[in-house]
Amino acid sequence: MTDRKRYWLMKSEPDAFSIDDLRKVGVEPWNGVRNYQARNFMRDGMQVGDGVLFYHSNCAVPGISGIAKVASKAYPDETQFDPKSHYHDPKATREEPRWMLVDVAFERKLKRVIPLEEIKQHADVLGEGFALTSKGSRLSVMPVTAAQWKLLLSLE
DNA sequence: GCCAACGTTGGC
DNA sequence: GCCAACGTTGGC
Repeated sequence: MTDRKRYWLMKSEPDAFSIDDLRKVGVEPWNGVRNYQARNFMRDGMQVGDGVLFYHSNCAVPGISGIAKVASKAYPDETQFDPKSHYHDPKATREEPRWMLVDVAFERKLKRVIPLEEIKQHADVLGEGFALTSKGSRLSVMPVTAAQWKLLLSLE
């Protein structure tokens, strides 16, 4: 039995990898996640076909810029094995990889970026547990409920 | 560029 | 197992 489609939000710095970059390449391995909670969501929670809100962080107007979908099951992040990579992890081995990722496929750009500033105005509806609007949270991969997904996209 | 909040590391 | 030190995230 397969579960229902789930929803996620994934942050990326547009200087490094933006929604336009994803549109160009089509599918991208979501490498470089080095946070256990975020990894666990990718490894244990994601299924092919799940919806992804593509979020631009650390930029002039942080916010949701597009929609993507999960395009693979979780598999080891190659960059952890590469000594030359910024994401190299000397404690990771091929026998026991530490970091997992999924492929993410472009779906569409939003008509406009939905700014974090605007999203915050709905923080009460989104709920206290929502990492994007909870103070101090830096989680870069987080689950989104169907209701949150609907609300966020209604702002487009 | 600043800095608050957070996660991880490592000495003890 | 505690916790200080450190590095990183990411909004502003």
